[in-house]
Amino acid sequence: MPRESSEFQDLPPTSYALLGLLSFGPELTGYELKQWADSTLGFYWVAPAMSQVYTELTRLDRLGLVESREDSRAGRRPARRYKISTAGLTELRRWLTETPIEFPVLKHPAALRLLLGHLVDVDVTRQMLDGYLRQLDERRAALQQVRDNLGADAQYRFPAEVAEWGLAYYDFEARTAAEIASRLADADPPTADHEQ
Amino acid sequence: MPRESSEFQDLPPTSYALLGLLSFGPELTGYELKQWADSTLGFYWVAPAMSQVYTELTRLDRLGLVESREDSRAGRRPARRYKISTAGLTELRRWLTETPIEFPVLKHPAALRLLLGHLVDVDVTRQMLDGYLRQLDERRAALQQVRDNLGADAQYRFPAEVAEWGLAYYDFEARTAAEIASRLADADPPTADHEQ
DNA sequence: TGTAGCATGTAAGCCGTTACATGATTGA
DNA sequence: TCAATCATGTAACGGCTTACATGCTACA
Repeated sequence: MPRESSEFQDLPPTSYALLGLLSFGPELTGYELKQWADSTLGFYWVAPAMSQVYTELTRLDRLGLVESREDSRAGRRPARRYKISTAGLTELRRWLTETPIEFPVLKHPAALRLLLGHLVDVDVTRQMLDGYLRQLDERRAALQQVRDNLGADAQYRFPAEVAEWGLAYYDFEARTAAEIASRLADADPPTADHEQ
Repeated sequence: MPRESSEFQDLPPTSYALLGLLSFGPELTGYELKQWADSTLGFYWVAPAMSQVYTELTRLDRLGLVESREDSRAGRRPARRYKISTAGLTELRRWLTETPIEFPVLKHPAALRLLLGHLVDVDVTRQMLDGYLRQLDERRAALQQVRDNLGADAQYRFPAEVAEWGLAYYDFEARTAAEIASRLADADPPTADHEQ
């Protein structure tokens, strides 16, 4: 069992994701980190449950990748604040430079349901796509908000880059889903059973 | 605890995905189902582990959503073959028509790593994107293969539709990642530390 | 005064993976 | 004959979720 150049080697990607958010600077509480994660990570990674954020922070703390302190300044309610440590930064950089990149994993319910279109009336599939389009709209608006907040500040250049990638992706999805929906309308098959 | 119009209500989506594959007709062994899942589902859902395929099949069988029989015809090695049952078809249709569609979940390592570009030399990020582009190429070729095999047969209209959606998506990703990579080259920041 | 939001956790449990184990058949 | 592939599982475990539990603070 060979050890390679780090003792952390195999934290789950979500740990690196959260650690990565902390690398942007400010000390955060678990609660704040969760907000951040929802509005950023959530779009192209995963929005971890509140409880998991705390679990991760505890682990990162135990490993020395973050530092924490009790923040009980007057006029603020007491909370534990976490900050990335030097070891944490080093480990993040190691991860970024040394570990091979994985291919994205997509769980796409709309695609799965479209695949099974032969089982239901074409209207069911069309409505499903319409529902997806509405959700895309909402998400796009939320992401646009995020992107706007990032502004043109060089500090947030990369997050902005990612946000725009996401916006373009949502646009692509909307275009494609709409096209498919209209193709469904065209080639409406005969009314009889058409399963199997 | 109100029961709604089915006793199956909440199977995990992966169960429906596998059940859905079985809805295309032929009796399959667990092994064959896994092949199918890898080459189809894998692109926009998830490629379940072999062991999970068997676990799912056992569960679906217990619930009566599939039927199985020992296939020991001469000249073939013995295997258990699974076939969707009437109850299974009904439940699939119920799921498709009644349950609300979820928004896709994306785990996109390339986006996550791009987000953290401030931590490493720009070349690390550029190489990461190049690696992603190469993987996209491979995947695209494999998916193209799948799509070609589906042909123009009306029976596989929906799978073909999904496959083309996937191809278009890969093209979009390749275009976008390449653009970002070239933008990175342009705005190469000064050589000094630029973290935090 | 009460509710919404801030803040932090624990417990149980499911989903899904990796590792392990086994054996038959095909074809080079 | 030997390796690859077909074929089927079990065991252990990690990741992550939901449900549960608790309490403080701002503000309407």
